[in-house]
Amino acid sequence: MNDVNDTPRRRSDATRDAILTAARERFAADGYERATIRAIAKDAQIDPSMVMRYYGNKEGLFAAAVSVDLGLPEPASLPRDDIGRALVARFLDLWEENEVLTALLRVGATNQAGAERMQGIFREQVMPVAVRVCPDPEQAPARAALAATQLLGLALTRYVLRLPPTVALAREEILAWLAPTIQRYLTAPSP
Amino acid sequence: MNDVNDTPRRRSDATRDAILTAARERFAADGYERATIRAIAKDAQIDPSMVMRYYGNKEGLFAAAVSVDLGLPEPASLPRDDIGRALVARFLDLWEENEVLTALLRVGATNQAGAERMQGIFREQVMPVAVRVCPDPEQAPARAALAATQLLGLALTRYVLRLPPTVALAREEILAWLAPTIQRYLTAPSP
DNA sequence: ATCCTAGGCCAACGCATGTTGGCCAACAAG
DNA sequence: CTTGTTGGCCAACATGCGTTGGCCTAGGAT
Repeated sequence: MNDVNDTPRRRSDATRDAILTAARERFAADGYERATIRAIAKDAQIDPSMVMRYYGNKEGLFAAAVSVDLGLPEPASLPRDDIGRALVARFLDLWEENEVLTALLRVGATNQAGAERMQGIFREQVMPVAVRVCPDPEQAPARAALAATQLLGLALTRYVLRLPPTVALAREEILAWLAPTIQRYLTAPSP
Repeated sequence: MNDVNDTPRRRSDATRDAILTAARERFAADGYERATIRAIAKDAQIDPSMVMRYYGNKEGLFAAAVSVDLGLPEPASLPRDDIGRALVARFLDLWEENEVLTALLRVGATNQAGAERMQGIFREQVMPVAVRVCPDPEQAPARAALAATQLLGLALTRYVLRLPPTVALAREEILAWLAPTIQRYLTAPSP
């Protein structure tokens, strides 16, 4: 079959990418149920049946459209007191550089599969960082969970609900207020 | 028409309440789109058409089902340094005493009308408290917004996404970690 | 006893959705 | 040039949705 080791370039790759891009936009804007395959297909300027051909069904499309690499900083690479600020900064960049995370959060709020995918990301990408930065690794899950409440809460109110006073906050304000919170959740002694 | 001043008891009030209760459960569990009128009617053990008769349409049903009074504590009634803890405690109680807030958050994440309703609650019930507790009332919106990110983030991860490490947190742990955060957002000098 | 109203159900409509299978054109290999 | 494969579209399907209108029945008022 495909003896070629490198990714075998298919002639339809352009279409496939167009579908994924349109899907991300729609999922981010409308959530899972209201992002219809027909609308996604129209955005990608192809027939709805092509979506099925390439991704099987709607769930498969979502799985293919939303793949996240948080690219969190390596804790060892910076001063221990700066980890809070570095994480907040990284999260702000992540949410603004593309719509994948907004799509994931919107879908996760309504869809079981979406929620489970977020749990997976937390487990495999957030937890390892927490383990390496927490004073007592046994407390890592709780501390990582606390940090997640603050960071996801920011994303929720700013990028999903678009609560006006949260949208109005400047990047520097957010950094200045939230960095100490995250720093404390991860490194301060238990209260 | 209704010259009677007190609420005119209709014979159908039991049914109406059953519909609202079922609606809250379904909206909380499934979000707006997947909470179907048919399913709600089945839960309430009546015909779907009754829902339309009493609430006009699905949007009207949602509006009737979620009406929230946060019942936030009056800042003047307690020591200034305890306001953070009091607010966190009140929020935990609110989210656990019924499903209205979960429904509202799930719907707000996907539905424009739901998001606007949350903005209304923030404006009319959260802001007034912030104005009375903030050192500089001009900063009240930003500070209230920050508190909202933390509290809604907790609700999101604990009651909607059900991130296991967040669900595992004990009430006392949450209070001990989050109270200082809220206290700082509302009353500490700007960083 | 007789109206009349309100509570309730049934059956159906129109529509949008996810999904399927068949058909056609363009490209690649022989 | 022929042949097989791939990319693509069209038309349709079954289903479930919100919503509507008509009909029946039981209370309450007179």
